[in-house]
Amino acid sequence: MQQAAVKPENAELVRNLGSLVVHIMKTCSRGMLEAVDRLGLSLSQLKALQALATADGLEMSLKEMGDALGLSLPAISRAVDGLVQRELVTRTEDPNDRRSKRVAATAAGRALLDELTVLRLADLEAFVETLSPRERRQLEQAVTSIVTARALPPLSPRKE
Amino acid sequence: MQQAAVKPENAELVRNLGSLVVHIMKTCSRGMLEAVDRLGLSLSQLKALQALATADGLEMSLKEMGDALGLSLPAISRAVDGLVQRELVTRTEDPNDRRSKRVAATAAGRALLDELTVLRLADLEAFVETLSPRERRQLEQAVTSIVTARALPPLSPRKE
DNA sequence: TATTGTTATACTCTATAACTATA
DNA sequence: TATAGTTATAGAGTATAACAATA
Repeated sequence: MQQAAVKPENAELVRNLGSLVVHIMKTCSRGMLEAVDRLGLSLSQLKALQALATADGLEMSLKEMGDALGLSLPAISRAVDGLVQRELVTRTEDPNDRRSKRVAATAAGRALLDELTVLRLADLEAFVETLSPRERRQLEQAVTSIVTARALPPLSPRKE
Repeated sequence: MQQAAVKPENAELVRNLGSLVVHIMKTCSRGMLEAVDRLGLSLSQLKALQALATADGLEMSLKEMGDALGLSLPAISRAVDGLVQRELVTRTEDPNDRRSKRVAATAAGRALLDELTVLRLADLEAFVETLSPRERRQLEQAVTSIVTARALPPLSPRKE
């Protein structure tokens, strides 16, 4: 394994950013993950739904989904089976290439994603509430400029 | 599922913080996770090692480990089996309560954790490098004060 | 009796291999 | 022939149940 060459002037930021991200990861996913568990969905099924939500035209082929999630075709095929059964997605033959299937989230699927996003935002809000006004201000400055400059995908329900 | 009551003045921070954390989670765990995979360790085994590293006296009972990781006793017992085989941890009878076993990381186990931490820091460094000097400055201000004020566990190899 | 840990067993999720249909 | 998807099968990793040892 290779030694990293962390520039000394970045070392403290890197260390503290890592510490904070680890903390937030542990703290702020519970609500969503518990909900997914209660619904009897697997993590792969959650990721599949999320992939569809950000896909061009809100639909993908099974192949594309498998590649995006790092899953084999059989694995993604089974995962989507479950989503189809729950009517969270539809799976239809691609008229342009009848070997291929197009998978798209249903209204119910999109609504579920929104609910899960709301749960995650609620956990994040609880963390943000623990910050002092000064910490909030500083963090908002830093985070907002970084996220907007890079056009990182927003963490928010689609509309409503 | 319940609607979250995100205070409007926090909404933007919450959304952008979530977006950034998701981005960093995806981006900055690859090196470490690939290494764990190459080593043939499961995620539970990684978490078990990490739990030991931050444990009081650097050792825990199997029961404590299972509780900490949300795993059943059989599951954590099996996970530790593998770590013992690889000589990353030792498992010894607790002389005070002979029902119980004390699990402790070996020097090799601690060294492995340090290497994995270095990989994660390297990925974080790569992200930090993409920031402008101004963004770095702002982020360092915010993150450092938050992490130190809460004494969040540092993300750094034990020594060296 | 209660608790810690292990062994036996079943279930879920995954991948590889074999197969079907289409290109 | 090559590719998209499904079905068959085997291997991890998990939990529950049954068990052994100790408290």
